[in-house]
Amino acid sequence: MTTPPATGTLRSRRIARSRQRLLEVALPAFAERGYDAVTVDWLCEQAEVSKRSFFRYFEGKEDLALTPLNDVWRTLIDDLDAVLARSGPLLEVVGDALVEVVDRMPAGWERLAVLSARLSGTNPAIDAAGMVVCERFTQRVVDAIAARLATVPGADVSARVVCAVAVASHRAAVDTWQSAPDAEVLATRAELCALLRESFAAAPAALEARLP
Amino acid sequence: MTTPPATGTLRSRRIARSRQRLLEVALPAFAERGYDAVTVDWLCEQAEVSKRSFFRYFEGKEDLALTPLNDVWRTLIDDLDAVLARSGPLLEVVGDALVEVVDRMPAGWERLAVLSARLSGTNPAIDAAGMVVCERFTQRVVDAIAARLATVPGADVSARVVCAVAVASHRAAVDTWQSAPDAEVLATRAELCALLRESFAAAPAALEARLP
DNA sequence: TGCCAAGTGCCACTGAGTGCCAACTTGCTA
DNA sequence: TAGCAAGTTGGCACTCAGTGGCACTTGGCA
Repeated sequence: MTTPPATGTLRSRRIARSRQRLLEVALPAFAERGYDAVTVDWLCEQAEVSKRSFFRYFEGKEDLALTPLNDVWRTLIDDLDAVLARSGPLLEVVGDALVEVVDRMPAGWERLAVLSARLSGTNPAIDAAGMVVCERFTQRVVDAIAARLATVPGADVSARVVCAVAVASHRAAVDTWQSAPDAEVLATRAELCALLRESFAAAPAALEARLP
Repeated sequence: MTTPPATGTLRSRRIARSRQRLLEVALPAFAERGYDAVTVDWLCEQAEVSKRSFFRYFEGKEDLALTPLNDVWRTLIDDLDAVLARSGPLLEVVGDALVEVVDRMPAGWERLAVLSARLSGTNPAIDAAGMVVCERFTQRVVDAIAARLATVPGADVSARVVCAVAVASHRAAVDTWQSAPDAEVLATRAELCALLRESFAAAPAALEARLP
């Protein structure tokens, strides 16, 4: 989670606060001093969390760095059953769902998301970790589609292609969003949603691109 | 390189042989005993290469594991100027080029490529490393297209979408290829090329997929 | 033959990530 | 309200990938 929800038990709120503290320390530090120069040990010291707990809260250092963006895909995965119950073009359904998820992200999400996106563009290893989560999303969609459209031949390949385009459109949108001047303080989620709609709408025609 | 070419200086052939020895030891070992259970130190001992040299020959352990598959994309990157000089639908051009590159892989490539593909499907971290190389390919294509079609608005998004579909089609083809029974001894590159042609041809229609 | 730069081996080091276990919370029960 | 059982945490030592530094070797060349 990007901002701790004020719900759940005392314990789970404590965990959420620790996670949040780590994020607030880490992402600006990565931006200022570079990803590699900031060690997990130092982060734990700053956020007053033991290293052992760090690895209970996050899958790893890259996961921490990408938490704001990954949370979008993880939320989408959680909502998948409801999303795939809709009807219409699959790409459009996924695009709409993605916009809705971004819209529902907690307040203050933008600031860290921009830092996260910049980091991802800079460091291939982080980028790769982000793709792992997208791949997990794809896998879920493929499984769900294969189960629901078992009779349609090639349904799983369709799902795979649609997800690839969805992920690419998302990346393009985030990339444009994050590269605006002063995005770290000015970027709004409404802008991102507009960019997402735009790149999803443009995708089908984009596939037809020709070399002269 | 998957098989050492018998060209170049004495020294470069020695390097190629060391790389090849590492691959021949590593991929079967990964398949038999699991990726994590096989350490770089052990591999170096077996292949009689110092650890320092290991990291001179490969970008890392994951790179080693994916060398056969990554070599395809790396070759494609090297050929990019010639490939993008062709005309026609971009997706088709990339698909054809991919098939040609696979066709040109050195003898014996199939055996290790199958092991590599299986590993990639099993271990998300390896999968991610593979996507880094594909992403590098995408970036090159985007740059080249942006330079050549500077006047066309949205040309870079087009390139990105096409590359995403190309990568997804490639993955789908390799996945099917590798999952055939006894693929590690029976799979041929002709089969893979046929599967590649098939999934590239099916991609445009796949994007139109609808939920009922 | 002898020089030189590229390539190599060795060793110590850093930093991510994990296994283990004792100490502590927390929520529940008597 | 005391106490208990289950789950959580922190500290520590450990493994392993990957790197920096430096002396040494070796192929290529004059």
